[in-house]
This record gives sequence, structure tokens and C-alpha cells, in this order.
Amino acid sequence: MRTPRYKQLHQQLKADILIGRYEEGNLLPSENTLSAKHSMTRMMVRQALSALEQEGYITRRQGKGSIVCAHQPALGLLSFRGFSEVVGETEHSATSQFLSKPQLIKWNEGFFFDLSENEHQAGCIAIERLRQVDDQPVMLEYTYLPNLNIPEFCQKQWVDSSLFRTLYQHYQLEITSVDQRIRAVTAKVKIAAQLDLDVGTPILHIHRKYGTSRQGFFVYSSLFCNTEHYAIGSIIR
Amino acid sequence: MRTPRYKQLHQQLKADILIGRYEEGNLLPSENTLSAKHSMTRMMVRQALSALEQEGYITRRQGKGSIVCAHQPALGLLSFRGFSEVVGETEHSATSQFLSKPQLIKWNEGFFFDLSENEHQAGCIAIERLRQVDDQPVMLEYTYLPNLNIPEFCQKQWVDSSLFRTLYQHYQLEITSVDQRIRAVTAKVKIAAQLDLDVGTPILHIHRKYGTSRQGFFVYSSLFCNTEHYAIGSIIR
DNA sequence: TAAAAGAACTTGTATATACAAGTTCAATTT
DNA sequence: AAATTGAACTTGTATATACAAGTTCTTTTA
Repeated sequence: MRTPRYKQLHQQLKADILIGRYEEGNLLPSENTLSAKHSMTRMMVRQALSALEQEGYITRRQGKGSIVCAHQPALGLLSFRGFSEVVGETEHSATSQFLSKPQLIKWNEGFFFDLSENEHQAGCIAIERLRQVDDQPVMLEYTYLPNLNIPEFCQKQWVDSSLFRTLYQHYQLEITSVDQRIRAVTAKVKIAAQLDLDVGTPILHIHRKYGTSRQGFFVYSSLFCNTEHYAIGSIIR
Repeated sequence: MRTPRYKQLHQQLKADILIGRYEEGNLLPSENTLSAKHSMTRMMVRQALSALEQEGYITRRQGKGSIVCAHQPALGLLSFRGFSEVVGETEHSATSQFLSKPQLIKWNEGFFFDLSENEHQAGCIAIERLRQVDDQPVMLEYTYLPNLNIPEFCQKQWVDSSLFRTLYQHYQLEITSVDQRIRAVTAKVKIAAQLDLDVGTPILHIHRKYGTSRQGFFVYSSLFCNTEHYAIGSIIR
């Protein structure tokens, strides 16, 4: 037996949700239906559903069924909200553009997180992105990933302008944890220019280290955020 | 049947871990042992253990057993790290003092999160704390909780100077989620004085809404952090 | 017509059992 | 003495079954 059947079902259901086969708000097939269709016990189906629930893909209601959730990005990090309407549900148009295409470089000396020998030798793929909300630049993001077992990453087509979705699509890499450090600093000349701010404006500086489903593979980010009009929001469960 | 037996076991094991009955790094009794001792199926024991694992109290290893983890605070939020040694494990002495004892007041007009009718009527318990690292003030924290079913809170003895541990001890309230907004702002006169900073220094301003194990009960915080020497760190799993 | 009861579904809790697979350590073999 | 084997433990995967409890909709009753 290679991978357990309930894990297969879990993966399949997750994939189905992600491609929209089951729309959010709708019900998944009932446990009995799934158990019959895949000829496995209801207990095993429940194990698969529990995993989905834990990951936030579904919620379950006794007597009702398993309801597909609005899928939140990986860990609920990194969402923008207008500060004036802190709890408002107003949607903003968010776009993202490359300042430079992903390219293979050497790791910077004195990188902001410690690197393993493996990572250091592999070299670094650097990505510079500028994120805009309502056509205003609000976030400058430098992302670095080790060139380890992600063949031809720089040539790959990006999925939804999302690094994480791209990594999942092409390499089945999922983000499983985040370790971050947040500071308030003043915008220096270069950053201020990119974010269209006066030099000296207070901005957020965030260092992030993302853990993934692949042991020892991490993604690193350095973010500069203008929070004059939009706060950085995150929901953690 | 009031509360399911596996949930009872789950709560009991959790309590045992928290009071140190099972030390971190040690093994829990095996599933068969627990199943015999509590006369329930191994499957039910496994449900209890799965919940513990999900909450981060134990990890499980096939063939080995269930290992008690070093218990991380609720959601891994809010830890300080010296910025110069971003990944360093150096410990800092953290202390916390009240600027004013918890007191019952009216909710502020234009509170930073929307309040339910219930919360608004109940009134607000306000807490002002100043947190110091290595005897330097680094964080000013205003906490507000509705005076809902937490009788005599203002008279209660605090546990480990921790609001959350206090709420758990006296009312079995656990923090289950956090919704936060982070901005970089400049220190105004009053805040600057409290944090021993020059007016205009960039600081973090964080609004938080904590969800709890009790439906509809939330804790609100407004934080001002000096991040010149210590960054706000968080690990999310 | 409106309320109550019931049938048919859903997920939740629970028992009993079996074997697979990883870990540990003692007993046996080389 | 060192390596191998094997027994006895651990957690992981799996089946089959039963009833409790919540939801929904239809049927019956008042």
C-alpha cells in the first residue's frame, strides 16, 4: 500500500474544490455517498473530511452536510483592508506586477534569515514585485527561494499571479507555516520612490520565512508596506 | 449524554499536560493503555489524541508513541526577538505592568471594531499595560473585553501576569482565533512619552480582535510597539 | 389553514475487530 | 563481540455495525 486511500480521497476532494468542481457554499456529497462511490468505510471518508476541515476547505454541520468554504489564501496572511472601514467587507482591486522577472542569483551576504548549506549552494531565485490596491502602490515585495528541486522555475507560467499557487501547480509545494518579524521603519529614498511616498513616511517592514510541505524547503520574503490608507490584515485560526 | 467521552478525555489530557503531569518530551500513555483505563474504544482515544495533536500539545510517531510538546502560547503570536539577531534564540527578560487596574467603563464611541448589541450593553472592562523587554518599554497595550459572563473579573487574581491564562483559569475561556490589522504610524506625544521615544518615531499600531472558545465572546486590543530594537515576531502553523 | 408528527436524510459518537508498519530491546545466531 | 532475528510493544490504516442527534421536507392531525 503506497499512500492510504483516505489520503487519496482527501487530495482528490481538495483538488476538486480548488478547480471549482464543488462551488463554495455548496454541499459536498454526503459521507455515505462518498463511502459508497469510493468503496471505503464511512470512518475513512470522515478522516479525509476531517483533514479538509482542518485545512479550512470545508465546515461540517450535523444534520446538514459538509459545506465548501470560501478558500482563504494559505494561512490567512496578507490581505488588505481599508483602514477607515476596518471591518468593512468592501472589496478593493488588487493587482501585482513584476519589477524584475524571476532570476537566478547568488544569495546575499548577511541574508536576513540563516540559510542551510544546501540552500546556500543551490543559489537563489529572486523576485521583485510591486503590489497595488486601487491602482495605488502599497507594497514592495522581495521574494527569495532556493533553487532546489524546482526545475525550470524561471521559465514556468505563473498561476493567477500567485507565487504559492504557482509552486503548488508545478511542484505540489504547499505553504504550511510562516515565521515573521514585523517592524515600523521610515521609507528610505529608493523604497519611497517605488511606493510613491515622501521620504521619512512610516512604513511596515516585514521579514518572512515560509515553511512548505517539502521538508527543508523555505521561501523568504522581505516586504515594505505603505499603511497610510490600507492596513495589513491577517486572520489566524 | 452531555459532552462526548472522547472530548472529556481530550480536556483531561490537556489539563494534565498544562499542569505538568506529563512533562514535555515524555510519552503519553499508549492508546491501548488509555483505552483500557477509560474503558473506551481505541478509535475514541485516537479522536482525543488527534485533537491534542491539532492543537499542538503532542506529536505522534508511529511505533513510538505520543510525545508531549513544548507548549507554545495559544497562537504563537506576539513574541519579541532582537532584530539584530533575527533568528537568534537569545532570551530577553520580559515584564509587564499595569498603567491602570482593570476597570469597568463604557465602550468608546467609534470603537475600532464593530460591537454586537450584547457587547455594547454589557459595558467594557479596560486594561492598560506597558510591556518591557530588558527594562526598556517596548509596547503599550490597551485591552478591552465585554463584561459578559465573567463575574468579578476586576477582583480576580491574575495568573502569570497573563490575561489569557487568567481567562482560562477562572472562566475556561480559550483564545481560538485572531483578526488583526497592522499599520506603521509615527509616535504622538502621549504614546512617545510612555514608550520613552522621540515624537515622530515610526512605531507599529496593531488592532486585534481575539475569538474565544465561547461563541460571541471577543477580546479587543490596541497595541503600540517600538520596533527600533525588537521586532514583533509571530509563528503561524 | 396552521401546527404537529413523522420519514428520510445528514453528521456525530461509539464499539469491536484486524492487520500493517515503525520502534525498541532482548535473545539468538554468526 | 558483533550482527541478525524475533517478540512485544507502539501508532497507522481499514472494515462493519449501531444508534444519537440535527436538518429538511412531507404527511398527518388539530
